[in-house]
Amino acid sequence: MQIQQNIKVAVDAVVFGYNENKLQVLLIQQKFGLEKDNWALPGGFVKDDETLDEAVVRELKEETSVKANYLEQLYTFGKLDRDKRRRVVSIAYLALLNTKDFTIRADTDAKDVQWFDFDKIPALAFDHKDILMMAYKRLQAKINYQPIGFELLKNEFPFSAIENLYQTILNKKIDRRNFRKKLLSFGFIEETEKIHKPSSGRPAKLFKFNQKKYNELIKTGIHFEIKFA
Amino acid sequence: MQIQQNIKVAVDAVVFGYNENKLQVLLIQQKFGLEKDNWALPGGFVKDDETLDEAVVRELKEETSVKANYLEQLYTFGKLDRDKRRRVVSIAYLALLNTKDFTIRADTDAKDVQWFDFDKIPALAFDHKDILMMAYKRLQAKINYQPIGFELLKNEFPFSAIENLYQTILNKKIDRRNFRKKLLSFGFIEETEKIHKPSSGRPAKLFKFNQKKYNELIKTGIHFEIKFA
DNA sequence: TATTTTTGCGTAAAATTGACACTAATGCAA
DNA sequence: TTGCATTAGTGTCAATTTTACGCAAAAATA
Repeated sequence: MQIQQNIKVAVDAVVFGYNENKLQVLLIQQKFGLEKDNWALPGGFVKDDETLDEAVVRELKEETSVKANYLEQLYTFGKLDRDKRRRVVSIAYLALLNTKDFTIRADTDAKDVQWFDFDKIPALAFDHKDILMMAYKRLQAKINYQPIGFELLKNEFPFSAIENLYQTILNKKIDRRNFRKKLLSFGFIEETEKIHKPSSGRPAKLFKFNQKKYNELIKTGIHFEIKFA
Repeated sequence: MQIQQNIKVAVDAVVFGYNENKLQVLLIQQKFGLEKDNWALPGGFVKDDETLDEAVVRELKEETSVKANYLEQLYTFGKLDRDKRRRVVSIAYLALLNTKDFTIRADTDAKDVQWFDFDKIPALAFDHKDILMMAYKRLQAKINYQPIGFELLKNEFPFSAIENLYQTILNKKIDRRNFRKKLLSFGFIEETEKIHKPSSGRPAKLFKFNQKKYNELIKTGIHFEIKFA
């Protein structure tokens, strides 16, 4: 049986980074083609012999040379005129990584790659603004009940870093004492020996997220909810 | 630019119903073809000129003659060998409806259509079992913070109905008094004048979910969380 | 050594959750 | 008609969780 269908399948990724208390997004700029000069989410067509997950990982590597710390499927966009040249259904992903871990570089297709502060995103190609906003909402919702915020930080971090991260992403003030108490009470964040010297003020212990501990806790059916007034 | 890609795009729907205190799933059976005699989720290929949402609605109508009360995109499945005949990427949907609202009927393709109790699902074609389980988990998770359970009930229902529904879906006992207190406290469920006579026992007031009220409450930023010990 | 900056900690009031048992209304059978 | 079985409807108190809030400690710098 032959199926008449002329739809192409693509993947796109909203890659969030975090740098100097700013949430950032990784974008690429087409130097040629129909969408020349337009910034867009990294992504591309899925190959016949790769899964969707593999496709995003590949595209991210090829286009931006980064490797996500965390990657989850977000939503599939399928409006008819998303792409004016042809019908494209795109599976969008949400990716998190620590900005400092990578030197981004434009790939051979002469694309430009750049981090943008989330509050200074330029006009985007296609329906990528919609995708971005959905990813942001998912991120906001998800850090409240899953410890994915750590994927945006270095392996070891002062407590104030995770605290600022939550405030930045949720865009609201959080009581430092209550936040710390609650987060530590879960038991998946551990103190290290190391200390961090801030540019001024009292030195801080470094903490790290213990993934194994977290997995164990999850298995026991414990349910986290990191919400703050 | 010509893209070399040979991937077909399909949609599949996990349709949940609720009948006599049982969660049910709507399945179809291919009478012919490679998957002959196998039960499967309703679904099919997306047409070039319809969106994904439109495709599911159409397929549901064509294959099972039902119209979902609630429909949300679930996840997109893209493993290489999901379908042995060709590469198919399938966008799965979660649908809810009140079983009694419809007389299901097999369509012209001579498919058989049937409701199955969720705990008596037969072997399913393709990776449909995975899809089903993911839908179930989503449903379980979602009724805790969004009032989608009502989509499975008749417009007006005795309180015990919603109570049983939660117990069935979450698969645990819930304290009747606390449940009622909390759910009513949200303010989006209203009493009607009508009463319902159970086969035995004291008659019950009928309640209804007030969607408008809910929307208003949501706008004011109120956040519900219907979790129970 | 005084000032600034950031870290680190405890307590009490308020709100929410969880546990728990009896009365009310109806149908049916004795 | 009475009593039995069945389901609906309701309130209180203890325990837990959440929220609000302020001050001392460690370092750098002036």
